[in-house]
Amino acid sequence: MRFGTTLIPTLKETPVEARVESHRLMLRAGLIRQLGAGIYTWLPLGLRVLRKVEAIVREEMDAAGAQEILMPAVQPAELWQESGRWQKYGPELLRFQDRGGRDFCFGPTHEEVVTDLVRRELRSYRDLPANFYQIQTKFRDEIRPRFGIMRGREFLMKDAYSFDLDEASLDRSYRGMVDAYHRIFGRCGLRFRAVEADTGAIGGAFSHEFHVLAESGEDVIASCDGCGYAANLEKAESVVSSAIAPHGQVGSMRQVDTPGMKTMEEVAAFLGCALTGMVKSLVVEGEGRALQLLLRGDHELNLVKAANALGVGSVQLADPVRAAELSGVPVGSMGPVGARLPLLADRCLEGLSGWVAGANADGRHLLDVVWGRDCSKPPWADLHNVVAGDLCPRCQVSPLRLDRGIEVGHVFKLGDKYTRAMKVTVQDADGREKIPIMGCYGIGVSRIVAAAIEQNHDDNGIVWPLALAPFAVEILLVNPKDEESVGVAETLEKGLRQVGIEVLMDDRDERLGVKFKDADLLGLPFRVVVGGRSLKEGAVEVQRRGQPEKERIAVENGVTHLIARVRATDGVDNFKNLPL
RNA sequence: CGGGGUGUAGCGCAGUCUGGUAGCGCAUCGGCUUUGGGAGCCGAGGGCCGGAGGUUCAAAUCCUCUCACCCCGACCA
Repeated sequence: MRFGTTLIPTLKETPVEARVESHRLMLRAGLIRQLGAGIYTWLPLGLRVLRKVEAIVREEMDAAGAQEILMPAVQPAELWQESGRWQKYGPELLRFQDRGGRDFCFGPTHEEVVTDLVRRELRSYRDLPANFYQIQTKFRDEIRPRFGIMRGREFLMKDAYSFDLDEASLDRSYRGMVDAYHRIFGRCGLRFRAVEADTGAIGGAFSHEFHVLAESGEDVIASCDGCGYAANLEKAESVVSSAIAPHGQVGSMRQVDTPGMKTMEEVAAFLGCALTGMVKSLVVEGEGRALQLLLRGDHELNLVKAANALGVGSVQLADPVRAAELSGVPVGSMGPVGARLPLLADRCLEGLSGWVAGANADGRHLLDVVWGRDCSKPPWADLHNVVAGDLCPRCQVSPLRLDRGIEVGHVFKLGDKYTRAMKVTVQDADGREKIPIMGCYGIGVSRIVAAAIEQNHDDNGIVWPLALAPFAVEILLVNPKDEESVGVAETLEKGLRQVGIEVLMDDRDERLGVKFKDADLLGLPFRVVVGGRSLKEGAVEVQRRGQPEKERIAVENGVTHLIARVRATDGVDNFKNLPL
């Protein structure tokens, strides 16, 4: 392909609105352009990358025995009403009507459609297990789209759905997808980690997320270098850390004035005690219940754990006004002693003695509170987010570390949630009707493009892994008007294309500096400079993007040299990722 | 959804407070020079100032409404 006749609108200046490097570089390198909030056009170069990811996903899904289909993006409301999600899904679901006033949505996911397909077409246990997948545009009306393609509203996703007759078979399907995902992300040249994830409202089942490790990631994942345990922050547990007493000697409980102190930090500073010796109270509400949760002063509440502990779908933190209303005490002075609301305490507090807490009176706190003596023991549960350094819950030896990650894949055992609601049955070997159980498996195809750039760039631009690069080689013509140069470049291009190596030739009549800068920005793995001083000596100049060395190769050896270099670069071994 | 901000040439911005009919840089087009890391000089083209309504002799500028986009927050008492 020729640069001069392709739409590759590179930008010299950095777009101000882009806050993460992948977004900036995708705009600057001319991969995408924004049309609306969270909605983007893929330009020729960006689309090529997207297609590379798709191709890898397709190959590995096919190899894993999944069958590709393509379902409609627009779905009738009836199906969603049948599964109950028309009510539950909320404003993220883009809804609209056709001319006849019938309700539709733009599919954010396809459980309903695929389940409907299966109930119509599959009759027998002989048809199972089955796994259908598609690569398709989805729309989720995100609260706040951001980071370019990373959290867009419209995005390209691979979603797969497996149907099995029993749990053992589902296990095999699930495992097959997990293995396929490791191969997919590995082939994409990504540094990633598979982590245990919370299963949310569906409960009970098994779930893993695949995260690309990157500073700009929106998710936090905890992992243990010792035994390989890894989980996202919502799910991650840790060994209950040993209690830390605030004072050497625990005296009798007493009340002190803490005028105007509202935050844990203020109270700690005022009283001169450590956050780890304090108990904070948070009011949560969920499904009509209100509760006062107790956490150690330095810990953060994990709402997912709280919901799980209460056995409800979700809980919300009450806002300060509501919290004061429910507890009868202004926020900042709440405590467990004499609390009006039922209590639930984080397990970390169990061994704590002589702690500080709000006195349930405005501007007053209690010192040296002791469980059992001053305050009856509440029920205990794991309620806090793990912090770096907490001991691994599995091996109980190594400390956990926290990293940021970009979620690019999610695998999930759904059970019979949809098949039951939508009345799917197949006959088993004994002629009985059975409800199949499902798994679902997503990959953010477009998000992978952004994630790959987050992991692979330098100050000058993108540094594509070969597997995702829009072209393997850029031929940079120093002077497109020089016939000898053009001849050499075209011979090179032809030789490479014959063996399937894709080439972008920068044939623009631009100043050399412009072409060099753009080459760095686009980040194709190999750059070949043809012309100028090297060609005078009968050579072309080959440079690997991201590496400083430039190599002069005799013109006649150019094609074979490059073929060898490209083939030697095949793939990145990322299979060192931890087994499940 | 709450708060803040921005819409003026393809892109980035100034002009708005204090009303008088639009400007700068980059890009584009032409010419000359230059040619191994985003060139220099000369010249040219390009904008119903997001939209609608209003005030005024006169509106990018003031008023009202509206649309779009961006940023921060929406979990720590």
